[in-house]
Amino acid sequence: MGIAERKEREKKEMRELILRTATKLFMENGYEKTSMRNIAEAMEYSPTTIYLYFKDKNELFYALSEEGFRMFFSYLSQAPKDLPPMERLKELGRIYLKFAIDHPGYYDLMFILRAPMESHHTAEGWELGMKSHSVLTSIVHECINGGHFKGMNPDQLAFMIWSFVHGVVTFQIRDRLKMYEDHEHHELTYGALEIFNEMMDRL
Amino acid sequence: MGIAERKEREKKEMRELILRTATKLFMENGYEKTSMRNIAEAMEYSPTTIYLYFKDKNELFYALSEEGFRMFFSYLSQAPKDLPPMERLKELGRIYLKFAIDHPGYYDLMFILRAPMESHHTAEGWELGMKSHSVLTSIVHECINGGHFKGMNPDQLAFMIWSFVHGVVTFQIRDRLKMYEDHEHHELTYGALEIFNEMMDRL
DNA sequence: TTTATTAACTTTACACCGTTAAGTAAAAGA
DNA sequence: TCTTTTACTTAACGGTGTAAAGTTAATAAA
Repeated sequence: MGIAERKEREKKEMRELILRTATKLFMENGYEKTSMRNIAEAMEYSPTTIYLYFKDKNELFYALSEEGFRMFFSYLSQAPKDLPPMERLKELGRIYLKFAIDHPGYYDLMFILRAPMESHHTAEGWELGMKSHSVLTSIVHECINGGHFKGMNPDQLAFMIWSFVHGVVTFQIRDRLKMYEDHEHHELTYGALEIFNEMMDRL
Repeated sequence: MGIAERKEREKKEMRELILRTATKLFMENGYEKTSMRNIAEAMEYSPTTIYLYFKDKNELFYALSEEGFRMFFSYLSQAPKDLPPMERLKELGRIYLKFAIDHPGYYDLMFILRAPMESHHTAEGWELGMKSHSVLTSIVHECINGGHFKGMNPDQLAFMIWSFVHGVVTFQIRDRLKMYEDHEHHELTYGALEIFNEMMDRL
């Protein structure tokens, strides 16, 4: 049955073409300014073809956010596993920041934009988010077991750390650093991260 | 010349009517889902009338974000002025969080949404933002003068603190706490804030 | 008081948007 | 060869922001 296989392959390729085209336009122009019609035109297909592969615009961009989570997780996995817990925790913070700066579009989709959240979540999408989240919570637990963060609630602590890096990144991505000179942004961002790391060290 | 005065008054009232109607719809439905036509219909005027008072949708919502900044500044001003610097700093964090929780729509407009940023900034709008920002930087300087945060760069430190509260708030507003149970959100948020305060105390 | 001007608002229109339903043509199966 | 299925397109609906032209009533000038 070679035909069925070929058809399945073609379907996957079409899906892939849509995703790649959507990614390209989205990374250039953002969610709101990327229309289904734009994507279709860039693909040289009619707009409604996309709807044969994705339920609606949200679902299409939710699929992109899943890709973002896969990439994000592979970033997190780059943190050396033999580091002492506190060092590893700090390294994860740097990696988090790096991911967001390397891929602001994906970060937006994953953690800021409301739109893709409205679509039905696949098991894989949810799982990837949970896996990434547990990278953080488990390293926090290791730090606590190693004698750090005495008496603190690990969930609250993990959330506190995550909130900080998310805040830094969100300012960056949503362009709310206009009261600082452009050339200051970098040292401000990384300086803040290092101060935060120093703060954690003293806990 | 009573007529000119009356006309000016009427113009102000119309502007006010637009702003109030836009506020109401925006707070209920958010920026994207509030259309110029919706606002006009709620006012019982034609859509294009709004354009006689505001250049475009961004400018209208930028005016709203200015109102947000006025409110925000009055929130910050509620922090007791006779508190020791560190206590005052922590109190400002709580107030910041309270503002965002009380007025998530305004917070979105002011610190997250890209759209209103695209419009031309008035002197007043910019000044209000700067004034609020300097509330933070000056209290940080006071803390440093009082012997806290030894050897740290005050700008980086202020940015670090701001990033943290912004992160907490942004997770809340953009609904990224789905991996936690609803009833946990409150203790997570305030717990994180208190851990952060404790961390700062030890610096 | 009549006429001309200006200001405030509306109607119409354009070019976009996401999305659905109906139509078409080619490929696959019988 | 005929029928069915698949993959895609065309046409259309109701929405969007916004510019241009048209209207009407209030004001100023005669």
